[in-house]
Amino acid sequence: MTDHRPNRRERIRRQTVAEIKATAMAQVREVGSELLSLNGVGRSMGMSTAALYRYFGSRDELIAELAVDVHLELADVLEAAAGRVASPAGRVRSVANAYRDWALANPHAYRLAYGPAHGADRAPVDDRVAPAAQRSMGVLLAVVTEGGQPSTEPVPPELARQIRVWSGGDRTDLPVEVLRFGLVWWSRLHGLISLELGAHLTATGIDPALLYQGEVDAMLAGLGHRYRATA
Amino acid sequence: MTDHRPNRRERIRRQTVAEIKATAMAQVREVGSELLSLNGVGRSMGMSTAALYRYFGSRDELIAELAVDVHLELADVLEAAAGRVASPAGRVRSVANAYRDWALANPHAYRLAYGPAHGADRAPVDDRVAPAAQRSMGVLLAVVTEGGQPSTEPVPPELARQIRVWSGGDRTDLPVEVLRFGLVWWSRLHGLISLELGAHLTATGIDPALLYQGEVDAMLAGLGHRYRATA
DNA sequence: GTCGCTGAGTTAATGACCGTAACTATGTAT
DNA sequence: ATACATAGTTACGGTCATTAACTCAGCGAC
Repeated sequence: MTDHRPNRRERIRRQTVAEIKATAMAQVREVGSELLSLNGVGRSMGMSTAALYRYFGSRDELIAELAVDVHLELADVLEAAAGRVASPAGRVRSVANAYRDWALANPHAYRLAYGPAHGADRAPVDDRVAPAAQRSMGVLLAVVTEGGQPSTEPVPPELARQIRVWSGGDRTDLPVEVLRFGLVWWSRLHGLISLELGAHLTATGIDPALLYQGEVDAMLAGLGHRYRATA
Repeated sequence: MTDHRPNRRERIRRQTVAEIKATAMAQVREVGSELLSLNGVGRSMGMSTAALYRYFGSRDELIAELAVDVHLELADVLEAAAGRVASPAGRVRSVANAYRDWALANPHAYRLAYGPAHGADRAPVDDRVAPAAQRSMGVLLAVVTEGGQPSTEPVPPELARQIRVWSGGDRTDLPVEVLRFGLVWWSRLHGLISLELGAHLTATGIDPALLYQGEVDAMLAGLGHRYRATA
């Protein structure tokens, strides 16, 4: 009766890995990655702590894998937000709001993704995290770059060169001004969200949502006529 | 021979507190606050771990006090940077560069100050940290607001009200546009620094310093003629 | 000066954590 | 049926924060 396809072991293994990651992710969502406890994960799924080491080399390694998943999840959310709106300006707003909403709804996950780089040696980590991060950032860039000619300051030559190298190949059609605009846009959104999540604005009594809206408005104002017309 | 002024005990106590904070701060600068070990502090100064509890209620409480010191130190650095330059635009540049330079030289200290709010119950913490944080942010605001009339978008009424409440009393002379400009300026600088410290820009190969300079330039361009003239 | 208090320090113990080692049992291939 | 890899266990060593019980020095009051 038992399934004797040669990959039965592996099927169960994948399932176990998924369960570990799911319960670990649940703990991260509750208390944050730095308070994630392997003992807690094992206890929560009726498994000894030591057994987890059959599936992950260390606590940091597990956290790194969770970081990858978080980036991919965020990318999906942003893509969905982009798909819900037709006009370019509306898409920018939609993605920007989805970005902040998701961060507020999943603060610990956001910190896992964009907080300080985890783990002692991040060499093998970055190889997997960086592409995932690139994907979520790509959505932000896409909605900004899809039709705008930003009226921005000239890009200094060295920075222009680096941007061209970074976007090498697939985005050579876009001017460096647009790409830089997308980058700093992302950075500005992140700046406000980071302060809000760190509760560094609560003492001021100012609603971060209003500051955030202002930043989005400023970015749209800095973009070309296609955005201005449909804003 | 021993000094028998009635506060001898207290003198020694202050000295011990200072030594504990100094060694703890040194550890934080090395490994970050989340890896700060009370055992390590005690060991490093030839003291049992338990004795530290005569001076600090808990590890989190000690970290909170360090956070206060960090904010004050940063404020001093920024004030010194502001004092070194005469022109308004030069002051803005000087403070902005000092901000990033200090963050890069003391990444763990910066994270302690502007990272996620520490400690479980931060009620007694914020009472001491918030004013210190206000001071360092005040320097940033001062150099921006000292003479600029930013050509910015109109401030929505609710945000204007909150800003007025926040700056209540001492800054009523400044228009809300200027204050918001200072706030978002700080947020933008923090956004880039946070990403740089988190190593989230290394994968792109782009020099964060160039992006940072661009943001400073953009802010100066958005300020009034007094800055433009002397830029 | 002695009594009693406070405060600084100690050691010991509790309970949590990560990670490793030794071992058992189960599944799989030959 | 035998040999091997895999998944799991318990037991252990080490670190950590925190509390409790205890000792000793400093210091004011009598």
